[in-house]
Amino acid sequence: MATMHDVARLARVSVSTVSYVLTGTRPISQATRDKVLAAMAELDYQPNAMARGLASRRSRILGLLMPMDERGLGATETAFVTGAAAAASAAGYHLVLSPVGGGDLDDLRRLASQRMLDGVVLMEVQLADERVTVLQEAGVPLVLIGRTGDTSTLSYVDIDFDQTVRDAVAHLVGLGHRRIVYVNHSAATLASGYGPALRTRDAFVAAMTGHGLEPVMIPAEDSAAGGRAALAAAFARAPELTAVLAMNETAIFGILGELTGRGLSVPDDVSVVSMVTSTQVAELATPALTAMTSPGSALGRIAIEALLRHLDGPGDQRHQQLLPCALEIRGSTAAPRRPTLVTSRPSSIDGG
Amino acid sequence: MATMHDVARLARVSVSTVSYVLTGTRPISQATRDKVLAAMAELDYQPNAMARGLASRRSRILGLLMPMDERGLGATETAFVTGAAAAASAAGYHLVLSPVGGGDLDDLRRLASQRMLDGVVLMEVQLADERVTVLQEAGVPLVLIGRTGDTSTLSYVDIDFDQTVRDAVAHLVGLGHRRIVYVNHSAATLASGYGPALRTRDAFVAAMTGHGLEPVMIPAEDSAAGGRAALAAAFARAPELTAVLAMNETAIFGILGELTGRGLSVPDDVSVVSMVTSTQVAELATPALTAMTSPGSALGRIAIEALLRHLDGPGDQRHQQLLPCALEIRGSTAAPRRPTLVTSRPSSIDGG
DNA sequence: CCGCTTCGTCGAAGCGTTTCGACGATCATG
DNA sequence: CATGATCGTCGAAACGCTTCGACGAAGCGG
Repeated sequence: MATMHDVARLARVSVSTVSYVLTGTRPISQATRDKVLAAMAELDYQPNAMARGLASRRSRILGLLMPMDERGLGATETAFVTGAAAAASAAGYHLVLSPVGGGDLDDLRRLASQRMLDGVVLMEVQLADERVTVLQEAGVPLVLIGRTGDTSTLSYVDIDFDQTVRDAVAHLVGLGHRRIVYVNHSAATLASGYGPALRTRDAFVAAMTGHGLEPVMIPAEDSAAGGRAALAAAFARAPELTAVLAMNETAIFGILGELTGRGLSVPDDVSVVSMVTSTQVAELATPALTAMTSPGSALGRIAIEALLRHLDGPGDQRHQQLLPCALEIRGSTAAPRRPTLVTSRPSSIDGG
Repeated sequence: MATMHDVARLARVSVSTVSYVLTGTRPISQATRDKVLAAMAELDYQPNAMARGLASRRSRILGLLMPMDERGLGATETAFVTGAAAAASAAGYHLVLSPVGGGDLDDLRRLASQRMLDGVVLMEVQLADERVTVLQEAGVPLVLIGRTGDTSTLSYVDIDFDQTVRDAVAHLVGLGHRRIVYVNHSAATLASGYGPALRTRDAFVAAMTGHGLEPVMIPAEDSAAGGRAALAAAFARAPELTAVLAMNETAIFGILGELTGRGLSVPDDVSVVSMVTSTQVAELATPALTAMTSPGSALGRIAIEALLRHLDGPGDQRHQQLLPCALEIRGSTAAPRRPTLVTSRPSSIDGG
């Protein structure tokens, strides 16, 4: 493995000159630069990442911290990761994914204090997230995907849940639906302060109320069985429902199964819209799902770009940005068979 | 950020003594050790990863190289990653996931030559995989998940496809099925030398032949539409089929949809077994799928442990191991409604 | 033609560890 | 009691790079 010394000797220049050629920190004449580059090529020189990191106090490694729980990465998260990796690579940085779970806060502290990461992007942020505190205390530049409760001081990129829900509801209302049920994540997830679940809940209430409609909401466990149970509960609460809006990507397959089981057809009897979903998953179902497609790879790219700006620029800038999901209409939504003409008279249904 | 010097000064010992306490390379008296540990605790000392890496020529970072294509990580891959991360963490190593695609071979070469990774685990290996060559040339210790065509010189962990297919077929045959169709990955995937597709194909032929049955095989694109098309093709080729064995986790939802669309019930009219699947995905379907569950997290753990042995021990050892998937019986398999009693008379169906 | 920048290059001092050789002190051995 | 081992510790030399100060050469205005 050739070192900078070898390159310098072969090119008959000093080590520092080789370094300047590599980093561009100081001007180097074209003639010298050519000699050095030729020597590098001849020796197949690759700078040693550790030495470079030690001397420059910059590892050129960015961390993407994602809790890897049982349910795996969906296509959405994957798009996010690839978008981030591409952006990092374009800037000459490596992106490493660290599967730090919720439990290993000490692990995280250690990782952060070891000066191995120039900065991190934190995924799946909770409204109150200790990981954020740990990283801030360690002085690691930080960009969030998602938001904590208090967003004032941090940089983040997130999905514009408010806009997304509004668009989804508008699509259904535009088709003539009036009795729309929102299937969210589980009650436990809501209670744990999972931002997307809470924000979509509020957005759904706002959107429905804005149309003069009653917001009916049902929580569902993250499983097909949970989806089936949720649909049963939905019919119990709102027997006349004609449309389901589902946030829970896992439960949605149970919802579809249960609809079929009840002899109801999608979209003729009930329309279904899937929220924050990838194209791939939407097309797995039969019929393919009308869905709000999440801007996965754009989110990843933007997060990394913001992080890089943190590293270079002066400290105090923040980047806060929301991106909506795009409505992609497929086969699971249509006008209701018997449009409810009642628009504003509240029924016995109560919001939940 | 406290350094080793600070710790040494506070504990009134030399830096090297601090280092020996940390690494255990040389014996240190209990009294000195206590002084040093106290000083570390007081200063909240964390060793600098870069400096340590430079001096010891060991980064204590292992790479998990996974091509991240459009279709995302399934629960299987995720289990794999978490198993690997846990094993690495237990040994005091960091595990970084590098989403190196197929295209960026130069990227890989750079990554390997930068001496940032002590060793790597390579996922999604093709029968002929250039990445293996690149890594070997760079002299990076290597363990594969999956196998190349020539396995003689490498360490690997892989699923025992032969055993898995045999078990799946035995389950169906035991229920009384005779006309079993195998839905594999796409023809293009087969042609590209994707090991699991090729190995399961051969194993299916062997298993069916062993039972005196005709092996019927259909390729399917990795999509729900691909699954539907494959099922149509299967019925065209084998009208009397009573069971489907599917390797293609994405296509299987299309298969189920198409069966329902044809008015056939699962498992009464047709039994379905999903190969190399996670419990989570198997339970998404209605009815829940009888599946061969992949030993994801065990694979990850074993791969990392083998890699660590490579790093410590003398170079020449190999670790080659196959793990079968476990049969988990759920609602998608049952005895055929009209068991075919013909056992060995070849029909017009041709394998392939 | 002189002093002043600016340009291009060099040497050397780090960066924070590990690791090697050395060296008292302690201890069993003959 | 002299003689090696063994144990515990130290100082210093790497590890391969970046970066700072310095300095000769070249270019410029006056």
